[in-house]
Amino acid sequence: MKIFNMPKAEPKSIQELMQRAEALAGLTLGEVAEVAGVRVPVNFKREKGWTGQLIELCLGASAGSKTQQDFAKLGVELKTIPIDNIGKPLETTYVCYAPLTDIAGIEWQTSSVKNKIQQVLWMPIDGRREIAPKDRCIATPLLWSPSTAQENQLRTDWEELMEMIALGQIESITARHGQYLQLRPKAANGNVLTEAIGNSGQVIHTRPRGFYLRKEFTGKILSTFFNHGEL
DNA sequence: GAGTGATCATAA
DNA sequence: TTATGATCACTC
Repeated sequence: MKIFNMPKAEPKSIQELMQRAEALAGLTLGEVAEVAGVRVPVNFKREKGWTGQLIELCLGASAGSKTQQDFAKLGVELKTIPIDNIGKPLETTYVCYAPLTDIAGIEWQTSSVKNKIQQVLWMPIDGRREIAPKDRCIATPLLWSPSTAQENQLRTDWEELMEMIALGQIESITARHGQYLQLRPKAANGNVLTEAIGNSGQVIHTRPRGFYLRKEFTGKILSTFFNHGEL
C-alpha cells in the first residue's frame, strides 16, 4: 500500500503538479524517501541539497542543473523551504547565480532573478535541527507569484546590487546590502574564483556570488498564505 | 540567537 | 567550470 505514487513523467498542468505536491503534505521525509527508494541522511552537513532533490524526484521534475525553471513548460520554479514550529523560515532562499561580467544592458525584466521568482511552488518542510531528517514533516505546499509590491521590492534591491557590480564595486558588497534580496558567496569553497569587474573597469577574480531571498521576505509569503492575507 | 560568509554533493 | 539543490558554522 503506497502512500503516494512516484511520477513517471513531468506534470502536464499546474493542476497536476499541485495534486502531486499536495499528496506529499503531512508525510515525513523518511516516508517519502522510502517510496522513492533513497536513503535519508542522518544530517545535512554533507548532502545539503538532498531534500530539494527528493522533492524534485517525487514531483516529476527532470534532474540536472538548468538555468530555467524546474517546470519550464508550466513556468513554475520549485523551492523547498525549511521552517520552524510556527512556520517561519529557518534559512534564506537561494535564487540564482549573479552575473558578474558582460552585464551591460541587463534589465530586471529579463533577469534570471525575475524569471525564477515569477511563479514559485513553495514546499515548506520542518527544518528544525533537533528533529532527525527522516522525521521532518512536509507542510502544505503553496503556489505563489509576486504581487506588484513584492516584485518592486526585489527589483529595487536587484538594481542596486547590479549597479554596484557594474561599477566594479563587487568587493564592497556584503550580505547586508539589499532589503529583501541579498548577494552572498556561492561556491564549493573560498578558493573558487570567477571573473568580475574591478573598480577601474579591469578584469578581477572574485568568489562567485548568488542572489538569496531574506527570511523576512519568504516569511511574509508563507504567513500571508496561511493567514488568508492577514497578519 | 541571528545573520553573514563558507561550504557540500552532484550534473553537464 | 558553472550551475543546480541548499544548510552549515563561525562571528558578532
